Amino acid sequence: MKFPQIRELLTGKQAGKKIVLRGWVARKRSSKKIAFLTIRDSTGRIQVSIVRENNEENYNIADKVGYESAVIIEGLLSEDARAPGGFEIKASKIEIIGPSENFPISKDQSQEFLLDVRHLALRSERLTAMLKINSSVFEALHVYFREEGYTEVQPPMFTTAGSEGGSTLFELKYFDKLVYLSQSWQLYAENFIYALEKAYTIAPSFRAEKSKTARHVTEYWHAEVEATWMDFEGLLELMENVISAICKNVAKKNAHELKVLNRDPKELLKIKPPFPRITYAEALDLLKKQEIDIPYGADLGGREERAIGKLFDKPVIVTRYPREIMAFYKKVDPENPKVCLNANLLAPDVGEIIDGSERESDMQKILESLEHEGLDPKDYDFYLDTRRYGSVPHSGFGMGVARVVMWLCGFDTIKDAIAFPRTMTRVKP
RNA sequence: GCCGGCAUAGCUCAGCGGUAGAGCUCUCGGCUGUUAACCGAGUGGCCACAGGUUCAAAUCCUGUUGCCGGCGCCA
Repeated sequence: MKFPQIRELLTGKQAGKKIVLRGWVARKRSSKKIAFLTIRDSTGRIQVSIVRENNEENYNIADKVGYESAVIIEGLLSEDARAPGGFEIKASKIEIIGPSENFPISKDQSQEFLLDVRHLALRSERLTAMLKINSSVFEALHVYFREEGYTEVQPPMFTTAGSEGGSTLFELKYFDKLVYLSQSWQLYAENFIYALEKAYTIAPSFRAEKSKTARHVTEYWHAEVEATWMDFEGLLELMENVISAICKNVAKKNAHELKVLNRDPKELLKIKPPFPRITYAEALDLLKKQEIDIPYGADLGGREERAIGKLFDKPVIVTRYPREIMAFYKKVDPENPKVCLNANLLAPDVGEIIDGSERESDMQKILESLEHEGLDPKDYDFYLDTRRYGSVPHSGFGMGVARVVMWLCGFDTIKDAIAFPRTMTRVKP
């Protein structure tokens, strides 16, 4: 037997035909003569009506069925202007496959409660839409990188040194040693490219940051890319092209989901290169005009990033941050030793979603920077081999995928952009 | 780590010294094709925990725990 999905039914191509639908009860209303069920599946929602006088037995099933019960509905698919979506199933049979206990999620919900029952909240239209958009983002990344000749690799998650300094590493017992969970593939990336030239990974990163902001979680999926011979200009173009490819794919694959989230696919299709590019110094000037005074040398915070983002109708790339606040592997600008050849891509309302740079290829300068950050070069010995044996110019970046999803979905917190978000205070469900 | 806030029914909240409340969910009944319908009734509480003040504490005070928001840090 063929079971059509709801999105297919709502096209109306099978109107007038008898169909069999599998789904879950999302909503229910009844009066003396007629009962309505709203049935959902992974593709949408459709109304089912059942008239009592025709079918007392099945009317009673509909009248009593609990929210989120799994059901199989047989009936006639009919065009009906009174039904949301324009079509409804006039049911002849309702079979309960999996009855439902009193479903805890109802009309009034706090964010905290929804996170407590996140495993059930995933069934909502909103989070289902997010999961599908998220999948399209991953798809776009894989397709783009592979088409551009990048090889996908898998770095280890157990590590012995951090790439961003030690304070935000999760410590972990590893037999009789202490190790850390990976916070970036960086130290491995720069080794992979000597074999592959162009490499990428999409893997979890773990950060023990005690952050309680709308855009921080302790575990997130990190899309990272690294390539030999790529200069700074090439890096900026890569950022633009990746973001553009993601927007295009989501607009193409997720028209329904974007509509559920009140987002316009046409707006996404406008996100094409070139993006506005400004330097850190120019960013400070723009902020000053908005009466936000940041001393030179301070990193841009969430408030600053959002204020800059508002000035442009596309993501904006901010380049050349002060050297003091940059990680040791970032290349210093040969034309201005005070700044690095780095770039942050800021998305409207979200802030930083990509952090990248040309990498320092000179061994001596790397050692100086390590020392400056108080890191022990011995911990980075295998990494330093990248500079000992045939060092070449190279660049790369890391993207917080959940931040991209947050931006595309128009969410005001990253927690909604991840199926089971982990924060400082929440590790379940 | 710093600042601010919250904790009362399954959920969302009101009550702020004097008998524990409402709406929703759920159960039962009613009901013109309803759109998270509507009408009526019922079930449902160690008022986070531990001390203190008071004739009397959900309410005031102290501490503890849990959570939320903002900053910093970052993707």
